[in-house]
Amino acid sequence: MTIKDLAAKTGYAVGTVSRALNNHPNVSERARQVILEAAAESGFQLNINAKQLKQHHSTTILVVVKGTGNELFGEMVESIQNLIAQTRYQLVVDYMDEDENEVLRALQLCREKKPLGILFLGGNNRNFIRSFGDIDIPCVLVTNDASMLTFDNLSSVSTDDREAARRAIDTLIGLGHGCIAVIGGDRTVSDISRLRYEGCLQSFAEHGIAFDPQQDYQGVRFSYRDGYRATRELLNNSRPYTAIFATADVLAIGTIRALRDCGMRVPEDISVMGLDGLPLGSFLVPQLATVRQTVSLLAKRSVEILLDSIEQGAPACHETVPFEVLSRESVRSITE
Amino acid sequence: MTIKDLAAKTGYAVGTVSRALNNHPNVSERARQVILEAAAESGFQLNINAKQLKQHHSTTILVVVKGTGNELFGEMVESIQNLIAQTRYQLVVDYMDEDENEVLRALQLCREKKPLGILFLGGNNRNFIRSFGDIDIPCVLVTNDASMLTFDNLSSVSTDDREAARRAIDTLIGLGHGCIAVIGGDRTVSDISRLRYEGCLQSFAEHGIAFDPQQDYQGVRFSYRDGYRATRELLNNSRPYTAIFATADVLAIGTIRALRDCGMRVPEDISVMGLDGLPLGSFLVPQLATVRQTVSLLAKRSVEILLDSIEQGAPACHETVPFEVLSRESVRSITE
DNA sequence: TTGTAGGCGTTATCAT
DNA sequence: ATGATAACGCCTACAA
Repeated sequence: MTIKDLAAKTGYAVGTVSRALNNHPNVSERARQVILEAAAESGFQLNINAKQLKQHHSTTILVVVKGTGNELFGEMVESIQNLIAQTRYQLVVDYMDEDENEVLRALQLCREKKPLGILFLGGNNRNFIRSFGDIDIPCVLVTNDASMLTFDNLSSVSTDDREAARRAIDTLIGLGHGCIAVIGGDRTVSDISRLRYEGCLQSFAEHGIAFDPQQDYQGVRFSYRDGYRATRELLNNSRPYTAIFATADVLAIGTIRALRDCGMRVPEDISVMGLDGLPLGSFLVPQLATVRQTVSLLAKRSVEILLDSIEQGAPACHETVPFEVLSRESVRSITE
Repeated sequence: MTIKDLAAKTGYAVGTVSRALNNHPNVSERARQVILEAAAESGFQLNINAKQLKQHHSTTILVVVKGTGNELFGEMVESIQNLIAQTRYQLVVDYMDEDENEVLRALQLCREKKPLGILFLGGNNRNFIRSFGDIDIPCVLVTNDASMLTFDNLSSVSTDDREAARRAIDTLIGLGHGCIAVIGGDRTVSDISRLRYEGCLQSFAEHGIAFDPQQDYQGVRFSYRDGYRATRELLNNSRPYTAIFATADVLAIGTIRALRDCGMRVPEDISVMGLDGLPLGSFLVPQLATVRQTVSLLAKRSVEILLDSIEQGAPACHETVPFEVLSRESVRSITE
């Protein structure tokens, strides 16, 4: 069933059928009616390959997800899917390992699928600096700030990671904790991890609290297992930590389990705070204290900004989305 | 950059270029060399729309994911992505709500994307019975058994859900539990939920243990929140449950939290067992007892079966993948 | 082994 | 407002 068939069926010419189907002007109301009805009746579906071949572009929006263990991204993809489903675009989601170069991969996919725009979930600036110049369609980097990268087709929507981490440490210090360990990502590789790390340092400095990155920081991958391992490491150096800040909820979950395996109770013996605000956190025992990122807003603004760029040619912009410190059961005050 | 350009550049004709690019016979070694090199050098990328338009099909494999809250599917998609990445196919993942009709959606996507095959993650037989007849490409239903559906292009790879549930209850009974509540999905809507439910009944019957579906079964959606709510419900009817079997790990997590909120300890006051075997489970406190489905195998066999059908025209088949009961901290023996 | 040419289904540019 | 027709980039008979 092609538009040719539809043309034959309705008695109109293919040109008219095409115009009617695409809501173009210069089609009589009557023709439109007849054609649309015939199309509906015969279950006609436009051949997207032919269309795209002719138009030199797709209606695809690409989502590139980096780091598959990250639960947060799962939530985000879901939100994005829902948002895009209400538009005329198609979503293609591509997952890749944390080690891969997301920009190179995107470049490859650009040639293959000619998407209208790209949403990057995770990524690190170094890769962007090196290769993003070759990408010439609107993109949004989600969860990372790209304002210092001055590509005019790269927007970003993120949580203020430095500030979020700073507030987490502030909170712990406010509860009386003076010996705090931090588990995060590899700060030499991931910008997010670097920012969160810096936020921690800033808070420690402001409060005059000692923090020795060498001993008190563990840089790992975001996974339950790595949170677990890192915590066991920390416990080995027998410093009298009263709190651990894990810069991702998945890490924090591994942390709590590791503490338990070492005979320590949370929060009685040691407090644990995460960051992300996964829905799961509020169902854990103890409920996980965390800094919640507003996933829905992150997703919503990202999609809006991307569509604005695609449809209106809106210039790149960089937004920050609010976060919220949730002091839940896994932390306690140790001021007497 | 088209094959025409490549032809001009190398001095060969488009036909030869096309053949060389597609590894067809009847191309001299020299021509192949020259053309492939020129292609690599100029970063040539074949226009997939033109190719597919001509060939009347894509190289796309579609994954239809039903029920976004299901963590298990997240793991599975990741596995599948890795498997497919090593082939010449492209993966397109489509997520949808639990309420939608996955078969109708797939039908729509078939017309749009003309995939070579479909992997369904989740789904219910009723939808298949009603509409699957219109789908004429190889499909694999993953996690559901479709052997009683006799479509010759529909295979399935699943865990034996009835047996898995039966074994879970067997285990609890073996530990001395005689008053057990079950939280599962809506068994009138989901086949998996029905099978698991039946497995429970079977075990109860075999052991001569009373089970009143009216009181002792809660049919809900698979989510933390629903597990939580269902448990509060169960606790209202003040039956002296010593164990709760949640037929999905996410439910079990909600259950444990609800019990805690009602002042009950797990497993001291009540045992909890899940089903799925999410990696998360072993990091919880207490570690979640569960029946582990072998996700990697489920994914691997599904992909293999699908590719066999696509490439060799292998007939539909129905496989079952092993599971494993993991008695972990959230259950305890109450025989004295 | 290589070249030539027709056509896949659509859109867009012309006439009419 | 409508109809005819030329592309879009590729594959594939078929001819050479």
